[in-house]
Amino acid sequence: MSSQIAKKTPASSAAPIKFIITKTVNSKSLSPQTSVPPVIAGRVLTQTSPVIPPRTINLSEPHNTSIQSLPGKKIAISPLKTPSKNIKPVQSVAVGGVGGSQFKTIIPLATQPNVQQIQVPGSRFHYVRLVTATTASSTGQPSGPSTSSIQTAKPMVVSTGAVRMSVPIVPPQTMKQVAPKPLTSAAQVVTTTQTQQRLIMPATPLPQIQPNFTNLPPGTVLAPAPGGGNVGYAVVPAQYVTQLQQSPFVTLASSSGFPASAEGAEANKVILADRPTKLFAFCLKYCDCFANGEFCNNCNCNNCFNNLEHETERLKAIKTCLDRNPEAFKPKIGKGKEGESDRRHSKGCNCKRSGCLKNYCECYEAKIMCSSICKCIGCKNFEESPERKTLMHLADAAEVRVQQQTAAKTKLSSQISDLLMRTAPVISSGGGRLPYTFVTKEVLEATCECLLEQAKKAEQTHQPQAEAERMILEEFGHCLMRIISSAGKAKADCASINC
DNA sequence: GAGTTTGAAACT
DNA sequence: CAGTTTCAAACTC
Repeated sequence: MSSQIAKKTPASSAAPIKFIITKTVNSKSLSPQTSVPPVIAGRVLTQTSPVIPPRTINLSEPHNTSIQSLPGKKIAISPLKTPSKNIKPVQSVAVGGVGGSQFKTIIPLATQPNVQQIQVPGSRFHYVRLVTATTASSTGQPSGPSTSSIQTAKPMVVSTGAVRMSVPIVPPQTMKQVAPKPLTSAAQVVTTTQTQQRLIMPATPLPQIQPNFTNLPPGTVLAPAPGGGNVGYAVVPAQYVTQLQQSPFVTLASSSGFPASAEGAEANKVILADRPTKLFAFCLKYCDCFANGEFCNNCNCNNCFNNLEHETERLKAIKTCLDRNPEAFKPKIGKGKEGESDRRHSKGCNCKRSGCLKNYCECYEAKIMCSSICKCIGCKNFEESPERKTLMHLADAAEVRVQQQTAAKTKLSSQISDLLMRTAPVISSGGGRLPYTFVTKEVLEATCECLLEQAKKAEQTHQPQAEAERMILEEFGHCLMRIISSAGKAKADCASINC
């Protein structure tokens, strides 16, 4: 049986399309030796660059699955066989990214559907996670620890190029249990009681996005892929996958005693009202990571929803955001009109008190002038502004000062290490600790006199400050060497007397 | 580090 | 669309 995949070649490296296709495996028709892994279970794609016509590749595949390239901006992949009663209507969701809105077509899997899109607005990659659900009983997998799941679950990767995963992970050296997030609130929807686990996806490292292990659901296990290399797997509890299919607020609402039918924002309010402390934005409103189209990663946020655990909410928030402002995930600093400077704020700032000369101002922060579209009051961030010029000069001067200080520090530390290198043989020759009693008051006074003498000498010869410092330090080094040398000798004498 | 200021975004 | 609220970052002390 063969399956056809009409695959669009990425128009450029700037916008690669990534397939992430895996399934839990109890299939006997696996042929790992083949250069192209044979199993394709997925059917969700996004794409934005209709420049190059689709390319068709043939893969031997026991399941009759096809991925069809559709004209325009959609690609739909649907099974040829295995019809199912559970087929749901095609779901097209317009979601945004930096490059503009995109359409996603979701055709549920014929079997137990576990299709997840991981939308990363602003990311160069489109992530799709496809998991063919196989129950524990049908696979014969024990409902045990995740380690056993890894041994039995064999992920299949279909890709002619690099394959990324929605949870980019670094190649794990050993199988690693990810520490579950502490259960700090009623909003925690994932429990740790799950035993059955599902393989989500193989992965190669994604340099642009660092892994956020803390955002993986409790019980997630990371493991290296067979064959090693920069490939790994993330195994998450089955319930996690299932829950992602459900209404995002059911668990929350039920746990807080509120109706489960609440819609997006309303549900948020319900949850917020249930909290005794300050309101939370769930990182889906005011969070910079979210605004940049990124997942929160190593943030200090509380009850963060801007992560893989809350994809549904996140997608909903993205949609809401785009409904309100279709440009929301586009860069704020773009090209100006013809004749204007190359870069300008897409919306313009709205500053009132900062004079647009502080980092509160988005234009100033981006190091660009305010433009005609800015609605700022008392703007001083324009080309001829004397305040701006003064500020620039001050900034330049400060930068020069910092550079000078850095250079001086570097020079000084190299001189110190140079001195230490010179004194090292003396210290090592004696070995062991030297008797501190040699640093007597007299020795200290003598040392200070030597240093002062050097300072005077430098002053008399009108040496620059740096040179004077060097001379003094060098003298200090000599003094130290003499002290250490004397101490070493005395120690040796003492030892010979004792013998 | 705590408190204040600021302006973007959300909300009404 | 304007006013208000909320928030997190920038800033000050």
